[in-house]
Amino acid sequence: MGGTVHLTRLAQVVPDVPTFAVDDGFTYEVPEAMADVDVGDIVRVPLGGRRVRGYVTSVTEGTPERALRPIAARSGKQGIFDPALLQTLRWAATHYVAPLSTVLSRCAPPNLPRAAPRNTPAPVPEGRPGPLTGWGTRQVEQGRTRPGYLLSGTPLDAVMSAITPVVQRGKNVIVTAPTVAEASATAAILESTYGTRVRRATSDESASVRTTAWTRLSAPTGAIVVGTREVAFWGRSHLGLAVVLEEGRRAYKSPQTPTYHVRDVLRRRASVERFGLLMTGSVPTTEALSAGVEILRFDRRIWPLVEIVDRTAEDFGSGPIGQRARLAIAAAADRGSIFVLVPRRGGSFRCARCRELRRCPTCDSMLDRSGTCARCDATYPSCLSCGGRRFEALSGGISRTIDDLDRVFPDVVGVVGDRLPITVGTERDLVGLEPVDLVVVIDPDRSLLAPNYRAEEETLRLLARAVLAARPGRGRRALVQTSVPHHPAFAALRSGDPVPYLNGVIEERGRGGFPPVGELIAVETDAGDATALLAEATTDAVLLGPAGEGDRQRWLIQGRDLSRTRIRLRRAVQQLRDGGARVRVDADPLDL
DNA sequence: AGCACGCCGACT
DNA sequence: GTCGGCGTGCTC
Repeated sequence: MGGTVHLTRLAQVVPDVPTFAVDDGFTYEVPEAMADVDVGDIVRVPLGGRRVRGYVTSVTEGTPERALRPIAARSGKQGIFDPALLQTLRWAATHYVAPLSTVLSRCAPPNLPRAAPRNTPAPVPEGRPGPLTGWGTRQVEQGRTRPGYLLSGTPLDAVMSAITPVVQRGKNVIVTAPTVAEASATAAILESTYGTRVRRATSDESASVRTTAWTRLSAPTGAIVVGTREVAFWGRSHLGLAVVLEEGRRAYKSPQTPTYHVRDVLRRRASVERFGLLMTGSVPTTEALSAGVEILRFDRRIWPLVEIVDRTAEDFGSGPIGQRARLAIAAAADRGSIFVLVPRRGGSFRCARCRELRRCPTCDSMLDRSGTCARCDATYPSCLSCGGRRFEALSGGISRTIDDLDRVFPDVVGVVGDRLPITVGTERDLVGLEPVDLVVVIDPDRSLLAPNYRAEEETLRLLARAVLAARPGRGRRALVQTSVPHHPAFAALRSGDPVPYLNGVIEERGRGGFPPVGELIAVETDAGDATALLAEATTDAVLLGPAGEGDRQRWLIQGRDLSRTRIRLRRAVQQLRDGGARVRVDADPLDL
């Protein structure tokens, strides 16, 4: 004030260029006319002779030691993150080994943010209390406890009972679904209860509609935004609840940098920003379970009864559809609809002479048609038990299965969408499938015994989804054929409760040092030789690889705690990229 | 010596 | 991401 010391407003700005080199941002002077610039604002700043978008990460007052360039302009009517959200964004940049700017840009709506809404929508109808009314009230009144996990097949009624107390108190809600189709279907159901409070943010909506949805979240108006994984970074400051529908689905992991997982971003945010987190699903991921969740369940069984058919007890040569399944289909075919689930990536084989399954003697994985093990890279052309050289496929693809069924049930078999009584499809056909009277799973064994550390839990999840595709009520049925009926996953499937089984899986993972007990990072690059650089970055961890995939090479970093490695990896990755290489870092990869 | 090209790293 | 500086190497 005295006139001798001149304080200037200074803003730290991270330019929106996707490189680690600008992670710390640069200091710019805030012009007098822009005195209200704040953390989270989108600005335009001079950088290297041009103007680029930038994000304000802090604002201070001080006396700069040298002349600073001024911020050129402010963009949009409000900021896109606040200090609490920024804390999670910095965590994500480190955890996913991504430039901070690419993480910050996830918070922005597709168009520039508009001014926050001032009007509050019509009051929420009271509605009758549901199973999660108390839970939801606790989240919004006491500010969050542990994340809740609603163990259930089709849980929207219960989810709404958690949403209602939150929006009644003016707090906002984000609801994420794995796919656009499921988000749209969810939005339609929510709209029938909550009307215009519900906003769609899926990619099939225009940028303007999505920006409106984003803007709705920027004031405490009790808005509900439904979308896919990109909304995980939305809604700074006024969230009361985030909902992750079907938490176990792989679509929640971003394939691009940052390779974030919706569950992990929201878990972190919920704890820092103090809002409720509700996940749903019939088979939780081991990651969610081991992170500590409050299990919310209202039925002893999560999915209906399943008949497990032991294929080894059925006659040889019966083809992909065994006698038991054929009888069940025949019984259901004249009065109802049937869905037959075939493996997406190949089925299992058995010896035509002794009926022994073709499995790798080293790792127990299923061998492919030619007898090759995908993990061990070894080939066993003849049966390991009797030396036989003829083998029977226990499943075929969609067309082969349709042909097989058509011989027994002429003119009623087709693919999903054919409006025929019997339809055949893979995992991808389960999204949006009309409920059916009978579900038959042909051959889940190769998937169950696949050489991937997540194979068991993902197969159980898929089986549960398939079983839940059967229409509720009388006659609701599911039948699963398997050659390994004593596998514990089938005991879990029979019991209708995945939790004790999954706790066993978590213990098993710990013995191998795999997630969720240990941590994994995959690095893919076309650089000539990255081994030395990666080895230098890998501390307190094991570097495995490289495994060649064409001109790409892939490394795996495995360790109990990779936090130090993540920080060192940033420099290594930057060096590789500076050298002209393409580098993809996948933190917590789902596939090895 | 003078000019073209490509790589590297700085950018407030 | 983009630009410019600098080093290499080619040509006059």
